Amino acid sequence: MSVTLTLPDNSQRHFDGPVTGADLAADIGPGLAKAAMAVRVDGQLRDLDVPITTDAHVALITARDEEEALELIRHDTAHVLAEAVQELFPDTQVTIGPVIKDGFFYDFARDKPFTTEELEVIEARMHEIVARNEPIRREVWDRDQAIAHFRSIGEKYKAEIIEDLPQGEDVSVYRHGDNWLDLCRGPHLPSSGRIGSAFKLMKVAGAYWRGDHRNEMLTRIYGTAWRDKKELKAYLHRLEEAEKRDHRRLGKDMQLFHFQEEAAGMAFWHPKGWAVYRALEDYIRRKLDKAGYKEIKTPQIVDRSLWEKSGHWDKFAEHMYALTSEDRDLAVKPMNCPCHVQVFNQHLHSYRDLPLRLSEFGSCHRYEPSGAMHGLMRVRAFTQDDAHIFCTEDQIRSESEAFSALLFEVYKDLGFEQVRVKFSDRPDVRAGDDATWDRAEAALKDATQAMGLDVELNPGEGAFYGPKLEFVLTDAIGRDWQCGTLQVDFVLPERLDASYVGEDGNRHRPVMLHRAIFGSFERFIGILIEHYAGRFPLWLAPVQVVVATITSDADAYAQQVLERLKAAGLRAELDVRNEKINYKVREHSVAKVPVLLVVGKREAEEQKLSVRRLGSQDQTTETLDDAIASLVEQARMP
RNA sequence: GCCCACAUGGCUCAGGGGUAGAGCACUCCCUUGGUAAGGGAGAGGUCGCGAGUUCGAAUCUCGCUGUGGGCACCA
Repeated sequence: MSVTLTLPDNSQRHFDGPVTGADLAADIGPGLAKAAMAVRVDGQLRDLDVPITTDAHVALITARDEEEALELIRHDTAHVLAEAVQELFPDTQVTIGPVIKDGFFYDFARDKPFTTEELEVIEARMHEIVARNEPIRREVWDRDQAIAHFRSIGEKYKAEIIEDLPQGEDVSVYRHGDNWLDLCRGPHLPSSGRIGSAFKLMKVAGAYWRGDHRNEMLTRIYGTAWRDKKELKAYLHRLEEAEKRDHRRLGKDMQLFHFQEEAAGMAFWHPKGWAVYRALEDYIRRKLDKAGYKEIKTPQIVDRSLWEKSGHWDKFAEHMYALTSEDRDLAVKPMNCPCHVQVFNQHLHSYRDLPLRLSEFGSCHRYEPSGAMHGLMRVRAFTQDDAHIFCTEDQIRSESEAFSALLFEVYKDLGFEQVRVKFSDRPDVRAGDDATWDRAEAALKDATQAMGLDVELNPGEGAFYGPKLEFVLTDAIGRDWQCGTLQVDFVLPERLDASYVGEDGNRHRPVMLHRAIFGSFERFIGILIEHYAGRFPLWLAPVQVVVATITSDADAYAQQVLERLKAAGLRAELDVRNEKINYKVREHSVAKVPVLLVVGKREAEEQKLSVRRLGSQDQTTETLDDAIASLVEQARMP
């Protein structure tokens, strides 16, 4: 029986019998034999030592195949980590160890979690195992035999994993050297030496077995692994850079906001941070006004009965701030929708009123679990750029389109060009009949298609009350943030008895569209800080202009310039300190002030300004009037 | 909420059983300097909170709170 293998360049090689990826590589050349990591056979990645028995399209994987190579290296490094751990701590059970973005992790079951010192010891042992260059071989075992084996050596988690596999299915295990083995689907590198030394254990963490908080907690070790030291170094450098733009760091440095333990999870906004907040609020308010929204404001505290009617108390009571006053049970609002329905219900609406778009910068409080909080990104007090569109079913499509258009415009204005849209359709547990779901999903889908949006399907992830679109933006360093949302809801209008009079003179239920563009101001500002690394565009910058003097002879003129800037509506500050101009330039540059106006004797005499922009070495000299006029123009919100 | 780590002047951090140290920032003095740190002096902390061990605790132990990294959660 001969085997013909077709290579990526369409050349063919003939063999008399079954051949392994390793044979093939050796046949092509010694360089490739050394470099080959795995082989792709008809699209499937396989071990190098697995015989190929039929004609196939094959490709040998080497370090040049970035994606596959990293996958293989990280996967094998995870196994070597497990091997090292079990050599050093034989009482430890292994569980799972998948590849993740930038690295891998492995979860272990052990009485005591690993310490940082142990991590170092483990890493050292991993390097030894790599140096041993143990062969890694695949073995195929009978399922029940595998269960019995892992049970007998006290690996109950592995046994449990195999038990979940279908009856009669063989399982593969990989043997490192002579003794150590681990259950795994593979494929793997031919030997442990092929991993190289560009890996590093990063941190220990707890993680629930099978991701379920009712299960026991395992110890997870996170690691990173790369093709070479240079890549590893670049990755570690990337982490440092990301840390520099951390909004908590910059929020402190730039005096934007702070947190303190008397109000955990609730931001104290400082003048500079609040200036950013206000600029953003002014901006979005104008956009919403233009898009036909009507802004309202509803109470912070509402009787519990409303939350019971809306269904929120049932589901989220634990996460609501409840209080009692004069024998009434109240709750601080965790969301605005029920209140918006109350506003809607104050009038008997005609179909002619629809769509009615009610917006609110709604201040909400939710008791988030202590471990969930994270700077501005996850807080207990936040303000949503919330709105609810009351409309007919027929209007879902056009309203969705209009909303998406608005959202893209806003994201673009804020410097986010790359936005993904996820479409979440009906979940298993849901309210409403299938015909209504059909119509709602179709309307949403139509709207996205009409706009030519690329939509990722998120099957079964819709809210129980209706399908939704989620808008995910990508920031300057490639991280994804889900911010915008558009949710179709035909349940809440029912529960809170919203209705309108239709053309036919009868009462009908409106559909409610829940929608937000930022999500929450707090979180969105956090994202903006990190996206811009604190260097806000002029219209958002907390301090837009600093007037800095070279000599005290220019103080009076500088004061006059400041007044002019403020009168023109710019956020400006004055620096007349007894310091050298070098010092002032440095300080305001570090503080990320976009425009520095330097004034010395010359400028004062000629009524001019020396304009220096952040990030630029040179400066221009302009007349006072010109400079202010052009700054006002540049600082205009989009 | 769960696991691990951390908590020292405004900020960044060092120290560590015998009652605290640096740099930057701050105040004052000298310097009036033309585009990324001029010089000098000074002030500033009951070492997160509470208990325990000890002759003595900021330091060791326990509890609490908060923060960080994960997990779980996220209307």
